Amino acid sequence: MGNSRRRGAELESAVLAAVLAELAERGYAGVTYEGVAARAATSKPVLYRRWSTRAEMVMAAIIASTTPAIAVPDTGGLISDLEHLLVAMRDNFGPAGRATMLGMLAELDHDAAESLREVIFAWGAELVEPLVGRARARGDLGVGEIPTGVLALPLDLARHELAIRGAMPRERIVTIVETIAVPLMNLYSETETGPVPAG
Amino acid sequence: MGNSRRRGAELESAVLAAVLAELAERGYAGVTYEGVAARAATSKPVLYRRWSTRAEMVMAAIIASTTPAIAVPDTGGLISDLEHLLVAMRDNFGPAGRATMLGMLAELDHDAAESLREVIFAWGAELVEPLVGRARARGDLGVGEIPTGVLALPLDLARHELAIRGAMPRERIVTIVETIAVPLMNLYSETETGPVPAG
DNA sequence: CCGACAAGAAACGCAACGTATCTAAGGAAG
DNA sequence: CTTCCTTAGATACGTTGCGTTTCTTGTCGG
Repeated sequence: MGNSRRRGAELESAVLAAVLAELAERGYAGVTYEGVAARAATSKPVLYRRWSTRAEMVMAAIIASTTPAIAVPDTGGLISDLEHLLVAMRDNFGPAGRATMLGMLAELDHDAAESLREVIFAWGAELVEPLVGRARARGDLGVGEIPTGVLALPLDLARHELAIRGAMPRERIVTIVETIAVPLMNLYSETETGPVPAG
Repeated sequence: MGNSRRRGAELESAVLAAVLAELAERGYAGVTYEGVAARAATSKPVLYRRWSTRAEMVMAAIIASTTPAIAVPDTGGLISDLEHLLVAMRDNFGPAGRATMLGMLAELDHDAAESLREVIFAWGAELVEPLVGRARARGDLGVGEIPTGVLALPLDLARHELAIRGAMPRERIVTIVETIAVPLMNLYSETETGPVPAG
């Protein structure tokens, strides 16, 4: 009959596309082996041969579709650069992405979640460094070393807001950047030794 | 037959106890209407009459069992006080609690998750304020006003670590407290007007 | 052209879902 | 004490998805 049987990579990418479509249409909770098999016009054993859990299957689809990280345009100031970065993060992380991420974190155990975490933390300190470099070139920041934990701070807090609070309004972005992150960066970049905390 | 039929509050608290037991024994993903009904020696309609989704049922159990917030002992310094607070938070939030929280955040929509968020954010700025007050009394901190966002910072970051990264080792606690939170608190408490950020 | 491998179809028992129907317990009211 | 009314609790239903097994058949490599 009018068959052409797909194999290997061709089949697999068709399946992963079906996973993404199911994800978009039904949400993470609505992704099932049966639904994916039907949409990809294949059968459940084909899926089970590759991924033994739903979370693994979805993760493969997400990893296959991950877009390379974004370059934030130079807006002329560290504060506005950082705010642009957080807005971009928020817009890349719609409600669907949020539920998917939370669902997978809940289902996967700590070790299995490692590659998911790699995707999540692709928005990390590395994205902030170029902005800080530009600010230094402008003379807006000193030359003192800024700890990684401080560089990662804005995106850590953004992740917290998006995942747990479920939203990140503009005013919260302003607080993160202007009240928390930038003052701390100033503090470290202006000293050689770093601040000596009370205690 | 040897019956004594429970009703109202008596029945309901027996059911919620069964939910907590199932939660402890099987984890959030393993909580089912059928399992809870069996353990509570009642029937599914009794459960469905009260809660139309699993997440609502579990939330009712969690809220009913929520313990009042903890008082951190005075350890003699702001840094060690804060580190004690974060350790207490971590220990109150075992792997089971983490999976439950994530699962429910994933299943409930934004509005329905509101009361869950109330539980989660019971560990908030209010727990940090007394520690700051003690530090001020000691003279370790100035009198400048510290923004709420800064007071909430250590617990926001702890939540991020526990929920998303899945662990919060001692060194990370030290970084949060000594590199991030306390320097910022010092900064604000030492000035009248607050820092003027670059940019 | 052949043999091996994997795709795909079909069916399985199982568990839990969510609902419907019925019986009977046990308060409240007279 | 009797009646009424709510609701607990039992039971059974069809449905969906799980995860697996069995079998057939297309297709690639040699």
